[in-house]
Amino acid sequence: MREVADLAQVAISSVSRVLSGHPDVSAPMRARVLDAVARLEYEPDFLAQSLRRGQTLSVGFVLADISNPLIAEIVLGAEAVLRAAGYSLILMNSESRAALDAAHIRFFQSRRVDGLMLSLADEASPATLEALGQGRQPAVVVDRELPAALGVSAVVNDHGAGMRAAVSHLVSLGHRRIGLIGGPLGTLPARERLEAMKAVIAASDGVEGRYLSGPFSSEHGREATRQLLRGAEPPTAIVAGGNQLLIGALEALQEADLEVGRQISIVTCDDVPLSRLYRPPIASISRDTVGLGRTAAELLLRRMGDDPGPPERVVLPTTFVARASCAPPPGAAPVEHARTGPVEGRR
Amino acid sequence: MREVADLAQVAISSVSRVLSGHPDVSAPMRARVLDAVARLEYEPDFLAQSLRRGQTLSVGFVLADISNPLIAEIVLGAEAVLRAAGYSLILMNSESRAALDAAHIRFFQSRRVDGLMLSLADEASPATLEALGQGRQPAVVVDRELPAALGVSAVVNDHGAGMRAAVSHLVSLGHRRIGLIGGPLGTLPARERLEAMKAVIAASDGVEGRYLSGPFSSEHGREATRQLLRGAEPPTAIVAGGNQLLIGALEALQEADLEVGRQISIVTCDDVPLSRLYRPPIASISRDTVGLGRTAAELLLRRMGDDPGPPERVVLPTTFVARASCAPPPGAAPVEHARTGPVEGRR
DNA sequence: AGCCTCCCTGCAACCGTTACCGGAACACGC
DNA sequence: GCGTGTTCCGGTAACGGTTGCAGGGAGGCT
Repeated sequence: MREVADLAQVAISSVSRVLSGHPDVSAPMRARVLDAVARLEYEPDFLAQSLRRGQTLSVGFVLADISNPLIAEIVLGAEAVLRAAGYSLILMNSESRAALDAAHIRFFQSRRVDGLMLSLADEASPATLEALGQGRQPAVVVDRELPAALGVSAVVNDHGAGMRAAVSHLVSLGHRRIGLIGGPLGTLPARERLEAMKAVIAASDGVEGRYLSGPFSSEHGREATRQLLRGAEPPTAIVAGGNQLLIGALEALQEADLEVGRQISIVTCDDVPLSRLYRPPIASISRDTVGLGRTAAELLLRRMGDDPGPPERVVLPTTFVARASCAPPPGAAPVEHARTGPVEGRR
Repeated sequence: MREVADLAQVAISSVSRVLSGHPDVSAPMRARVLDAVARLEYEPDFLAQSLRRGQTLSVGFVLADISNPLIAEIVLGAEAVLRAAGYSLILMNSESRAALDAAHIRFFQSRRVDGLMLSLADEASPATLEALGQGRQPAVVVDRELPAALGVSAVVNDHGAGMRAAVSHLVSLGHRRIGLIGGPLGTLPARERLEAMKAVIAASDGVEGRYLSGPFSSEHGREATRQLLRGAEPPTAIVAGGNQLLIGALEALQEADLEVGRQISIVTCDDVPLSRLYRPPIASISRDTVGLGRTAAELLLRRMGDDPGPPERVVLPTTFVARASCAPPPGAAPVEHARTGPVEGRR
């Protein structure tokens, strides 16, 4: 910067004023400075700027699992909104490990990001909660729930609604034994889905539910499916509570040589290419993930602004899309009224 | 920090010495300082440390497309190696837009990351090349190729080998018209695959190739497939050069009601859950993506160390996995010797 | 012509740390 | 008693910028 000032024959402070758009700058000086900047290919050091200004114009996003295609869409939505507001989005992956959640949060805090977006591996981890409690930055959780005392905004989906529709659909097709392969109970979606399924089943006479919670991994999906199939009276329909779980479940079903949509019905949470393209296509509880990311970014922007309002909580809808992976159980009489709408992919 | 010094009755510089493990520190002073630190819950400001030390202990990774599951595995491998060496990995997504590549590189540079990992959208973008030329940080490209003058290390896969094996397999099955839905020619894998396929086809009598390059998007996959199918003599086998392209290709095939593995054969580059789980399973040219990320991180570490050697270039293998999506074309006599190994998923 | 006002400029302090230099205190050998 | 190391600590100057404030020149008004 001093070199620029020397070349342009002005004071260092004038260079700063030109570059940061200060009003008290004459046109000829601006021209001289900009010329020198261009000539020396000078670029200001963001680190030093941030240190001085106490602002980094960046937002940190802690992702539980970067390999989840849904997260990618959330990031896309958030990034678009933040970029439009002049912020950069920085990602860190915690591999579904709560310890890394906390470490990454601390990392971002000491790097002075202006805001945090969180898709946590575990909502109840003490290390995570403490890190959040210490930080001064506004934060927003995506599809998670934190104690209100932390003052964190939240965007969540109404997973209960989608799950109720899905299970009702299965029940009305005639299924009497339904299995749920759920995610970790330290995450809101897994809890809501479990509760919603239990509620529908409790309200349906003669229907029995089997619940296996575990990590959002294909291994858990595979093992849980094997376990469900191993019993004397295996379920005739399975709900996979996430797309990694679906992968494992399909592996186990193929291994057991069960024909989806005939011998066994399956529903997945979160629509991905695999569920749409599978033969038969897999019914799913879907949601607008890009919108989820967008909304999260908007909530965060509102809290990072000059006049930060109170933390907000926004609930976005989920919808159940019936597809040919759901059919009446083997041996059941066809139940025509079960179709609540057009069913994709049936031949 | 001054508060800590005041409380502990020592000089600020002594606090710094205690916290950064400097040897010139007596036991009683260390104790007093650490006590004060704990009492005030003081945490050093990484920003200021970085500014002063000229080192951030972080590595920036510019991703062309975060929604690609392969990238997720590359990140996983790289992150593990870097974390073990004390570095943090920061991600930025460029949505396959070259302009964002360059912007993100500049962002990381001004944030003074100690190293850069790049999975670029376009190798030839002038803005990107210029940004890289200006920066002083060591960099490594993943599965891309840059002018040697930039002094950037590289890890690449031998895409040609996998493609040659795949096309040879198709030819020996009896296919005489083969289509390639390729990625952007501004990326090394797309170029190598295209060249390898052309080479095999040129060496095979009576075999004709059709090549459609475009972005790594499902839209291009779908449109290109439709275009291939529209002709008077459509190809009997299609190679999709990437997993987003595969998604689009499958959509188009389903739309055209073509049965994969009977009416049309298909091969994909880059094995993903969809290709393994699809019915029939889809033959693929696969590679060790976690190892790719790991190797990239190791190359970068070597260049970030105290004694940085010259830029290196490492080539990792690819393998072709035949699966039931590849079969002799309709009407061809079965060619038994075509099977080069066990074929997965054939019923 | 004198005075006020308006702009622009440059000095210096500051953001939170660390590196370097010098000095105090003490031990040791002669 | 004195020179010579050691060990440990304090002060100060950076790192690369931003910004409040005072000062000075030019122009407008009476």
